[in-house]
Amino acid sequence: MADITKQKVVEQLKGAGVSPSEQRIAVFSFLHQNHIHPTADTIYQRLSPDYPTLSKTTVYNTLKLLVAKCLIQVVAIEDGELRFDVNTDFHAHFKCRECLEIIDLFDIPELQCPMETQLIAESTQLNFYGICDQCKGKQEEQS
Amino acid sequence: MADITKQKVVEQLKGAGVSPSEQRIAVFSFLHQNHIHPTADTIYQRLSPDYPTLSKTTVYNTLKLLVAKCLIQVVAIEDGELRFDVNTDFHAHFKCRECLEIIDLFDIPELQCPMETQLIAESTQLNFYGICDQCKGKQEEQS
DNA sequence: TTAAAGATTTGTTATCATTACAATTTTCGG
DNA sequence: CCGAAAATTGTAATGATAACAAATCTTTAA
Ligand SMILES: [Mn+2]
Ligand SMILES: [Mn+2]
Ligand SMILES: [Zn+2]
Ligand SMILES: [Zn+2]
Repeated sequence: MADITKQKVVEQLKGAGVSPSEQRIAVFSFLHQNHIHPTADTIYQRLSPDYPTLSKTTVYNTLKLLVAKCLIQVVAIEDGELRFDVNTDFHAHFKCRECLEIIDLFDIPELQCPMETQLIAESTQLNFYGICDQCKGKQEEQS
Repeated sequence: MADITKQKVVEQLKGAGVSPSEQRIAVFSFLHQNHIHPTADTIYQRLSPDYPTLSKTTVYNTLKLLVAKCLIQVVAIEDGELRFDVNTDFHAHFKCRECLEIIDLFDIPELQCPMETQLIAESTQLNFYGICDQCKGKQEEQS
């Protein structure tokens, strides 16, 4: 589960000019260790037991800071909830409408706007929506 | 501006099993005549003068109904606001971070999930974010 | 060491889009 | 025309996020 040391996390924060507070390390580490594209609330819920004084505001502030420093990216795959991803390289996402899980799709090349539009994309989101294999399997069982 | 007759709008609604009330015709016509990917609130603001009794709830209800009947599509390009589009064919969108306008990009072929994932996408959203030509021009003037 | 300044965290309150709900109005078959 | 069903409306509730100011922690310089 721990695919990155606390040392590395602290180094990354310092490298981006972010002072590595206990809370920031916790949030950033959580994202490093759980590639589940969590919402701010999920992060808060999961960290609360280990950091009883943690405030939800701090989670929001930290996420905003990490995004501003390009240490994480926002995944806007569904309205009404922002999700966060330590992987800042371009990759697509698939959201299952049954289990709501978000699956990474790495084998799609980064897209550009058509030449003739003259538009330059600073960032791109490619989102697919459907039913994942697991949930499809369960549905077929029942019928 | 009026690129579609009221007759045609009514026919489309009936064809989808939606009774063509005054309000539904107004909302659907607005989307047909204004390809600006408006939010529910924008639609409400723009129709209010002509339909003084129109309720925002009706706008939301109507949009939800039109989406359910596949007469329009949701464009989830930014968190916290849903946008609506009469064009239900696949096409990408570019949102300018300066003027906030959303530009249609038609010349991109519909994408599929990579074969090996076995995933079937029921819908796809491809969103680009950057600065549009107009806003880029204005910025260069100043500098 | 110490105290002020600055940075960070926290709890509470505000905001804003959307939904839930119940009452009112409109439509339509008999 | 009458009453059921459908549609609309206004208001209240929800839920994610932001604003804000007070409290706490950290750093700096005397
Ligand atoms: Mn991802
Ligand atoms: Mn469009
Ligand atoms: Zn699933
Ligand atoms: Zn622009």
